[in-house]
Amino acid sequence: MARARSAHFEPNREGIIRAAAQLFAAQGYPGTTMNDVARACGISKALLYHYVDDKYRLLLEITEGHVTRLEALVAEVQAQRLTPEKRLRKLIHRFVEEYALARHEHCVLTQDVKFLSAADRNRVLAKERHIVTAFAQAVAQARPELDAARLSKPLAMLLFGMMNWMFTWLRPDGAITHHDMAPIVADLFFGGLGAIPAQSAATARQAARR
Amino acid sequence: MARARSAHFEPNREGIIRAAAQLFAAQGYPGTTMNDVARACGISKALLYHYVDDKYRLLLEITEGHVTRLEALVAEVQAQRLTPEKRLRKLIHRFVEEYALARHEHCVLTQDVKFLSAADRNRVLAKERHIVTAFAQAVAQARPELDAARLSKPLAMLLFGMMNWMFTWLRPDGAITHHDMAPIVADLFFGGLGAIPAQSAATARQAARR
DNA sequence: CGTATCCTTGACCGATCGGTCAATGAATGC
DNA sequence: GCATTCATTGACCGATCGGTCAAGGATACG
Repeated sequence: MARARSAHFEPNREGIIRAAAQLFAAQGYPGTTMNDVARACGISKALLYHYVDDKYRLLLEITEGHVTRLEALVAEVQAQRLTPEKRLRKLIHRFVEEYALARHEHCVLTQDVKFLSAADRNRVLAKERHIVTAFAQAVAQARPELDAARLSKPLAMLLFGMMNWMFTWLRPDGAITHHDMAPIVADLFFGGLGAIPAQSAATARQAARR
Repeated sequence: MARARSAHFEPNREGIIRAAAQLFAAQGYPGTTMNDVARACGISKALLYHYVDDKYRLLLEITEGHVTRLEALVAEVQAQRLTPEKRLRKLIHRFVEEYALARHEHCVLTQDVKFLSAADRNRVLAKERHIVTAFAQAVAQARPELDAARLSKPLAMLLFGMMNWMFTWLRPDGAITHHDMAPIVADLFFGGLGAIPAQSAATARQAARR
């Protein structure tokens, strides 16, 4: 047996993945070349391939890594014994925080997941569904009559819309930060929940159909 | 003078642009090849170039056409004399309707505008800002104290988040339609507006800074 | 009827893509 | 100290990209 891997190997590799996430977020997966990634890392393309198998693997690790961290976040909050509203508020706060920390990775997750193979994509989407379900459950517990109207999941998706869209317009160096927005999103959502009639138009149509 | 263009030229051209929008929405602008577009239209690539100048022009016409239609929609609603709340509700309803009608174009607008040249992108983004301002003004008129807190624009962006994100999860053939969701979005938003303290954390920080 | 223009195609072009390879030092383990 | 593996590179490969071109019917105008 001869020499082992450099101690810098793993950190270098992670730096490459982070740089790739930034480029994918800015230019999209197909719009980013491996030369772009190499240049951003200040290394040759051949050396880039010393650290990474191929371009696809970069996409896979970015998306799967990020969604896995989000899933862990959900598990952590769910482990705490909280009222439904407090739990959802904490979920919102934690997600917005995580999004801000990993905004490039999150952008790639929402934008480039379609370029994953069917098998990989299904695995990532299953984790996403798991996350959505956790949010929807919290909604259902806060307003059971809306869950009965089959609205807890659509409402959870509206909440995700507010959170996910935030990072298309919130400037990291702007006057308003993600930290400011988290309670506003939560207040808006909970305040809005109270204004939604349990027998909404959608529910009425669905009931009429049966 | 010899023969004129075929009467089918313009309809064919529009069909190509619509097909391109569908492909760009599904695969992204860089991820779509002109061969893809030609195949989707059932024509050769050479013939495709008979109808359109180049790939970039497709992107430009899709994005600019869609945002221009949205701008016209805003003008139409603003021309009506309505209370702030009714106006915003009508804007929401009309936008969700238009998004559903042009979901591919809307997806391209939100996803591929970054591939426009700086000049073209600025022109499109200026129209987007014009639209956002119209929504923010309606928010400001409905809750002046939130506008004073410089929250009308961020709140309008949260509203856009709900609407824009809808078309990533709403299946066109699903049980719940965009038509069902429009009043839910409006109710949630107006109900939530009442729950937001005018002196929010963001405002407090901004005030303290001065 | 004749001809100029449109409609349509397969073949082709230079550029760039993702990815490989042989070569060269710099380290590491024995 | 010496062989082996790691780290790193420029040069290169086949495939595919956006786009062009010459040519052959089809067709509308004079």
